[in-house]
Amino acid sequence: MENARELFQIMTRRFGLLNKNCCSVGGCDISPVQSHILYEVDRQHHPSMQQVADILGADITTFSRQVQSLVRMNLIQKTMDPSDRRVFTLSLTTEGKYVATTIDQQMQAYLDEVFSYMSEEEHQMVLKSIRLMNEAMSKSGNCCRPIKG
Amino acid sequence: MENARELFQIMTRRFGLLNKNCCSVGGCDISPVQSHILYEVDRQHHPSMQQVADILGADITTFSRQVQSLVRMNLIQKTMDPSDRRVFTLSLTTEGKYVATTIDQQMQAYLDEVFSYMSEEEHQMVLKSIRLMNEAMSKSGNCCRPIKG
DNA sequence: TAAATTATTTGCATATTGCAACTATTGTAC
DNA sequence: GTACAATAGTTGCAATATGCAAATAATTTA
Repeated sequence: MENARELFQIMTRRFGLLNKNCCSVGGCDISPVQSHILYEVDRQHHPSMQQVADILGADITTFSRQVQSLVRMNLIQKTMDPSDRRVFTLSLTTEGKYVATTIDQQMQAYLDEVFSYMSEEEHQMVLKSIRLMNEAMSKSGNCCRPIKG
Repeated sequence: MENARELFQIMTRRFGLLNKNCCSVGGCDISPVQSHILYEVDRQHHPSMQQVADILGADITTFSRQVQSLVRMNLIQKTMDPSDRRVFTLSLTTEGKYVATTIDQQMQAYLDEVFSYMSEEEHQMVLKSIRLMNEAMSKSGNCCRPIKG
């Protein structure tokens, strides 16, 4: 494990696998893409489709269809914005909120287990480092663009 | 940005976008999946299909087809293992090696830019932290197994 | 030698993707 | 106000990607 790219490649792959295996809640399976959408809709305050698609770096047409399936699964609601009727605002249904929360808890539990293999100081250092990385990446114009912290 | 899951979610998403936008080398576009395969074949010493598929957490049938397309693109070679003729051993062609190296350099350059937004001590702390995380994740049995579930 | 196991490939049905073209609404120029 | 550009979102469509079940082929085990 030498260079930075190697370290990040391995870590993000592992986290990706975690995301992939993690998420079946009460019978229904959630794909990583869907999980990211639920996560981001939960985080934002009634974001528009376009906003979430941009944040996730997804093509709006693909995103539109993903949202359609989440609506069919009764996890997400689309509400027309009265002040601009082109815009649809996204929010979680009660069931969607439950699913998002459950996924979050599972992920958190997994991460807690990982942290159990290090000291408390190391744990804090890791969190601080990731915070630093997120800040730095958000400053970078060259890469990692379509995102905010 | 509160909890660990949030931090990791954002960071891995950013890194994923980086991976996604990064990689067209000399005309041919490399998908993130293909990039991961090239990366891993480069790292290992003549791994078998099964080995790489396991490491990447990919279904062997999907993986088999991905490899087929990389062979068609002349980036990867499949060699039958004479000691066990069921096994195919993977290696990069000269062109594949070039592509993998170029991607690696691009990613490294992006990361260097990101690191330029922090002090040298912070930079070192981040690398140390990721190293720690990778170690801890590899110890965890519950999650992040480079094996599918 | 027969049966079980392992590595890899194909069939098939489904899901995901992105570009181009479309509708509907809003903003701007004159 | 009308004409025209810009924006938000949806479909058509064709290319890919996915994963399960089943097949093939080689190896190991009983």
